[in-house]
Amino acid sequence: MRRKKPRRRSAPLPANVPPVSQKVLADHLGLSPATVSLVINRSPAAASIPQETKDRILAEARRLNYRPNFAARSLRKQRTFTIGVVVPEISEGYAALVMSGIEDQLLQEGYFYFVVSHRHRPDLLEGYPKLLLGRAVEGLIAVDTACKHPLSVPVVAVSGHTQVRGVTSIVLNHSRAASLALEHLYHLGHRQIAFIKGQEFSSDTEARWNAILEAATRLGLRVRSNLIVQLEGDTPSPELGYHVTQKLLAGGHLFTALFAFNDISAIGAIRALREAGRRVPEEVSVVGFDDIPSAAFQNPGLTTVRQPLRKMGEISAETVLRRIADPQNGPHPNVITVEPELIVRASTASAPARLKTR
Amino acid sequence: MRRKKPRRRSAPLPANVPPVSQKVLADHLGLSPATVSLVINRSPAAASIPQETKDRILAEARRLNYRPNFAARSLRKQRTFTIGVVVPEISEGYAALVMSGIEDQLLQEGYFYFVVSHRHRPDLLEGYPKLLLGRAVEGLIAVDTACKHPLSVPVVAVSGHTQVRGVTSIVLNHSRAASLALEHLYHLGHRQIAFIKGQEFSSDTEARWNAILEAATRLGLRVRSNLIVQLEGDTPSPELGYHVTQKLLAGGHLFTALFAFNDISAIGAIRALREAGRRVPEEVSVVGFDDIPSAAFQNPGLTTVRQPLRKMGEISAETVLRRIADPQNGPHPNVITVEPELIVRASTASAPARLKTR
DNA sequence: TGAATCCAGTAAATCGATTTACTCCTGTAC
DNA sequence: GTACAGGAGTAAATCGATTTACTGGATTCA
Repeated sequence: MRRKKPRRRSAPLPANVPPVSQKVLADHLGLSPATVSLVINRSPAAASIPQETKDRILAEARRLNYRPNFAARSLRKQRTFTIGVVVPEISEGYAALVMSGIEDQLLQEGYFYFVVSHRHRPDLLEGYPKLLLGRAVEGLIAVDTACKHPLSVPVVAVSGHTQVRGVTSIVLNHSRAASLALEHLYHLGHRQIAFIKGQEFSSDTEARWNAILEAATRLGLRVRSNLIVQLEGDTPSPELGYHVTQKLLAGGHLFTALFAFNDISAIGAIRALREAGRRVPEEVSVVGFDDIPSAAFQNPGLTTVRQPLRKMGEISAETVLRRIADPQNGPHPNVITVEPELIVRASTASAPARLKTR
Repeated sequence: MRRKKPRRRSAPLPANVPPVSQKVLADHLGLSPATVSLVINRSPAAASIPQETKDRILAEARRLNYRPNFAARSLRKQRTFTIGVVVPEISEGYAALVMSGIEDQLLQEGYFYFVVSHRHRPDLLEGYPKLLLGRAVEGLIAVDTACKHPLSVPVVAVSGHTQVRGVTSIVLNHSRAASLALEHLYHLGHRQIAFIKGQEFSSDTEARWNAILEAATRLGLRVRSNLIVQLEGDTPSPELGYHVTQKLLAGGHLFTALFAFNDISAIGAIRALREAGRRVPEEVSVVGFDDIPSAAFQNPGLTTVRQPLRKMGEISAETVLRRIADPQNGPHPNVITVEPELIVRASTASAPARLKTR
């Protein structure tokens, strides 16, 4: 076909030109869309195109503000560069921190992500993954969310404990976390320790509790059933911890320390203790879990077991991308463990002298 | 064309069949893709298709687990049902709450959204909106982020104060917010009030400060320049408030109340006051701003001006969808104002008696 | 009886980019 | 003078769904 005469080389257009298709761009250049595509994508097949032509194409693409149509590219390449992220509730500090890590990694690799909050509603738990697959996400990250069914894309669970085939889990070393907290309290002389367990639906609850029981056994600590309460309801507010601590106090059993399921409930617990006239940490020591940003700025500063939430997010994103890049059930581990860290602040202190040994 | 013999009607396939295209589905049914498309989409053009055929199609679609290819549909219809959300930092409580409201509305309408955190980096502030447009988002919501350039899609700014053509802003009634806080303090007898201003880059800073000056004038309160400090840096932690409050205290000027830019900095301020031996609220009253979830569970509970963040998110989503549905510069307001609410807790009290009047 | 209408669908263009298998041309080698 | 290689690029199929304009037959109307 005869080469079309290129249109006159014109001055830069106003910045806000309407998007231009590859075909229009090719017409402007007097070239075919194929050539433009090869050059724009730096395809090896463009090796025989002289640099001068390449430069012409790239310059004109910039001038006309050419943006490849994402849907068309997606359709052709069968890739969307999109990940789905499922969290219980986006406005909770826990999920937000994990997502912050996820975002960093994904954007670096040219991926975007959709977020959905299921709020523990069973219909959404079922439906959202399907909706996301309907959007052709290439992988899924489930944060603190149990996924029951295997899916057709790689899935990474952050703190997901049910072992489903094909799901890689990022989990905290709960055993070490429990040891850190209990040893800390033990060495401060605490023997009567109360516990706030997590909600039934939280995927960390069971693993954490088992780890606590084991750590207690190692230390020779007795875990008294009348010093155990469990969170209920899914409001992401300290109120939950506040209520169960009131229940604990109403039980009338002596305790000098309290190990809460998370910082949020620890904060509520401290308030309940205060209102009941128990000073923290002089009379009762409190240990939280997670180390959310505001833990440091509680009064008193909260002693807590830090989970590297941001890093867990990063690892989950890296992992899902690695699994997408290599879909063979290659050498992908099933579980990746991250280490906790004890952050000692002002909510823990020596057990009151008269109670130091039982 | 002769009707193909439909394949035998087979038993339901295992749940995890690989995705099937419309063409395959049509072949199974002995129909053309066109018919399938019309029926699946409940197009009015399918009026002449008998119900029996429709049912057959729908049943077979379910059985074969047919999922329309999103990219193909997007390409053809030139719609992506996707919104971009730009926030300073996703792990901050402020943004997370707004996004929670956004998510609710968008998912209800069948939209998903991409989130990006620019962390106030100028390159990302420029680049992310373009990246999102490259993904063909149909609209943009900018949270606490100034957008300088008009874009080719509807933009809604939550707390964006620079008026750019085509950007709808959702803003708090700052005048009322300032009045609520200052009147509260005034009626408690406070006359020496210190202020923590927001960071330069925060889009609320200026509007809020002007509102404070006006409210002060209305009340006949003098705003002393040596009782004003300004946040610096963009760590989303109370530390910033802590440091500027130390600076304030070092200045040695008397004040009985402090109005912080947000709850985060108020929390840091309280810690600094405490460490300096100033009791809150007995000696110094502190008022925060935002009413983030943990404000209620500070010790003391934080008196604060509540922004309806979640609702602002909902409104922003509704607004962007409305503007997408009606792209003519129809009757779309430029600014939508929402009302603050004063939440009185335990961080404010009467001014110390000996200082009650100046 | 012929025209008009309805019914039940279908063919084919289209959205915009990607990619493989060509084509045409110009030198060079033999 | 012909074969061959490489250079510079192109035609056309393809990804999967949507949509408009049509088709062939049956029925109804005048």
